[in-house]
Amino acid sequence: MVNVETTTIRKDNPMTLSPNRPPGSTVGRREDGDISLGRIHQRTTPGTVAGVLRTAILDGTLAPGSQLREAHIAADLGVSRAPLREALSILADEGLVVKIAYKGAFVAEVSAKGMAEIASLRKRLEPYAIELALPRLSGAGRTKIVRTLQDMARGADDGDLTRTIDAHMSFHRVIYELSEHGLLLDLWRSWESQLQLFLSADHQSFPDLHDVVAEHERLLTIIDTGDLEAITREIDRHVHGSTDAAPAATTPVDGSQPSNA
Amino acid sequence: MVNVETTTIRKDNPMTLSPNRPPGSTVGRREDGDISLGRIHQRTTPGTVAGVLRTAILDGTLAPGSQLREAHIAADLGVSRAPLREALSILADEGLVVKIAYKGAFVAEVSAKGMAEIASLRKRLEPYAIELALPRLSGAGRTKIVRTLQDMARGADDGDLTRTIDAHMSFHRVIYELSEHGLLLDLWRSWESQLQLFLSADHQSFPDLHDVVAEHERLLTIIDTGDLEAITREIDRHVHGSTDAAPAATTPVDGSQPSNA
DNA sequence: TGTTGATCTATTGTCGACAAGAGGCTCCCG
DNA sequence: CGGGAGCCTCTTGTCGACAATAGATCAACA
Repeated sequence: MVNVETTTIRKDNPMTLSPNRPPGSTVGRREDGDISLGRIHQRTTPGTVAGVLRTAILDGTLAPGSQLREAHIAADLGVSRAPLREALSILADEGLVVKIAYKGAFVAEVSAKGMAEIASLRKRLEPYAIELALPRLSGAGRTKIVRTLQDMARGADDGDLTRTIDAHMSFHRVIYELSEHGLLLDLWRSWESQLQLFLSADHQSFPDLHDVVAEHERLLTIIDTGDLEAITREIDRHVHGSTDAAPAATTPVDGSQPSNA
Repeated sequence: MVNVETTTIRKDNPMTLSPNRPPGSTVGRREDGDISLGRIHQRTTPGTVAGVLRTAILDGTLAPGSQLREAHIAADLGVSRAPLREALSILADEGLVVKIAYKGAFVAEVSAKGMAEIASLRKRLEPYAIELALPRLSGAGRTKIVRTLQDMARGADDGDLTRTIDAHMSFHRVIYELSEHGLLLDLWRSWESQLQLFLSADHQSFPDLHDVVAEHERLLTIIDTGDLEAITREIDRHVHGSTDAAPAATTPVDGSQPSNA
């Protein structure tokens, strides 16, 4: 069985969880004179732990299906099981981890069925997100999107799969953000990690990363027309291609094809 | 004293709650009358606790906006804070509770905006759910739906608001279940508690509970035609009426889980 | 008198230890 | 040689205690 023992998560992990400082310590309350206008995001231990584990899962350090043993991981990270458990719950919400009562937490295995389900909902919701975002697709909003395209292109140039995928995710995320629809954005967030995991595992289906860039430039062009029907058609095509193109993923179970219209 | 209910939860002590659905795992399924050897429901303490709190929130015992103090509630229920915290997380997932780091957990306050967001997504997804469910709307599936209508009618006859709302929720849930689309059903579940809370608080907008019954009978009739366009139109009307009819309910509690990226 | 600063308390976050469930293994028995 | 009961161990679930934080209270001071 896959053992987490072999993971690279340890206390010597650079910028995470410095053991020198008591966990849960606040960011800056005392001599934090430079109160910038930016939102201060409170650093919680479970959040940090979840971040470390998320990275480990997405980069393949923690293989799909492997059990995440609380005591072991907690010891590795230098925290107790309480915050670790909460971190696992966070990841479970994101679909990266599956918790089974009295059995444990396991790294999720992306299934073709699961991806198809996500795709089927995206086909119906992403056009709506775009529609809501349309009024904000100029100015600052556009800058954000274009930047993700640039990132994507640079990643493709370097043959950097991770960067390309990150930018890919950012492209879509920005659209959901610009929709200013809280629930929609939440939904995207709940899918993003799984999509990322899936795409990473499925990289061979992208012989040329530049195709990804071209695909999204095309999508943006169509979005710019504001033609909702065309947008819906394109999203349909886009989403279909980016997920259904998948060969057998990881999970063997479930051969039933998701009913797609 | 928040005194949820001075019931004690213990394993050696069969708890006195049942009116609510079995909480907890993502595979919640409760059959009635089904003889098939359904999966055994592992009763977890957090799930049980969540059930008690859910009931208390939905029936108004715990007022929106009130803080849920862990020590007090844990003592009241006879459990320690660990399982209680997990229960709060469950409820947070359902949108009934809002957790703020270092501040605590608060009963969610349903906002008109939040309801409108749910409605906007339902308008786009529920027709899809119905479409997927269509092939299963005869036989056992139909029986289930009709049963919820009967329940609704009985509740209306008795002027029993709670029962009517429960049946109302069941009507829609059955449709999502029959769609056999896991993600869709999960989405409905994540909305159901909030909708229920909203409807309960907004009961005055239902001068005659029989209207609710009539509304759903009409919806079922249109579903039976299988005319997707008509169904979409009807859902649009139905959802719109059942949520937007709301006056400004309460103020929203702005809060999102601080999560590390 | 308004403001700043320290103190104090209620509440959440974290910890280490213990209890209980689950699964594997051995050893007995047919 | 096969089957099953009972241990044995690993892992998760739960607990009570302690640490740290946020917010309120109140005093000192310009």
